[in-house]
Amino acid sequence: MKIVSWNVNSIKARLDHVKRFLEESGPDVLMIQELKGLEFPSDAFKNIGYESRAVTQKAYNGVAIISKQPVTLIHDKLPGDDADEQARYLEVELDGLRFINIYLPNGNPVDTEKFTYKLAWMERLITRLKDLRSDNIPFAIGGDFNVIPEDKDCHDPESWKGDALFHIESRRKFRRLLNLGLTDAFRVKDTRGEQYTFWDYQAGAWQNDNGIRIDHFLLSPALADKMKSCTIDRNPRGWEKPSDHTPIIVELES
DNA sequence: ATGGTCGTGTGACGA
Repeated sequence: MKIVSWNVNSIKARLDHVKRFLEESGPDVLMIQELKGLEFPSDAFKNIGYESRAVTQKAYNGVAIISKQPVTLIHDKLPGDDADEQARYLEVELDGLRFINIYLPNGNPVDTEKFTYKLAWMERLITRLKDLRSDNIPFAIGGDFNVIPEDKDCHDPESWKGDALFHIESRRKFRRLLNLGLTDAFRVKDTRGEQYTFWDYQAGAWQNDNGIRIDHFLLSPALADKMKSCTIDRNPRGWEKPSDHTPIIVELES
């Protein structure tokens, strides 16, 4: 079973890219983030054999799960704050397994309520995943975590000092997610540094391979045991008019 | 040191 996460930076602008990826790569499950609009083109995916479920809002955020198998909704918002209207969380059951797709808040600038919102959101996520662990529900969570876990996940750690993606408080909370017994799928399969999932549009970041690793899959123990591989597919970042992110792919047994 | 680039929706904001 092949599962993929990809921040597409607008589904309207990237529909052809997403369809091309589905046709060329044929994943069982594709989790996408940053849909950036109310409309979601379910029919376009239906036409090529994929079911989909989306959580959207106007202009910002938005996540969707596109799947060969039927999808059952569990949660379309992260529990813990009924006042939070941002479209950043989608939890489903699919083929008897639990899949969670997140677009974790960016958090910049750090001296604003944006950063406190990010940290509070991460705390709510820890609570949700702790509950799933307590209930012994196997799950895979993928998405744009907006966290650079370690120095070696960026080109120049010094230049990221003070940024919400690299802030010690963001990294501590990411570490607490791992401490629930979760596996950073890419990190355990590839210990090299400087393996990126995002390159800024600006300042020739892609051409200079000046990126960051912020898109992740975390696996509960039962699914970590079933992992065959985890890779980053750099190709879509090189396509014409690309997203600034590229897909991360996990292959599970059976 | 500064500004550089995209996307949304059509002005300013988010990343």
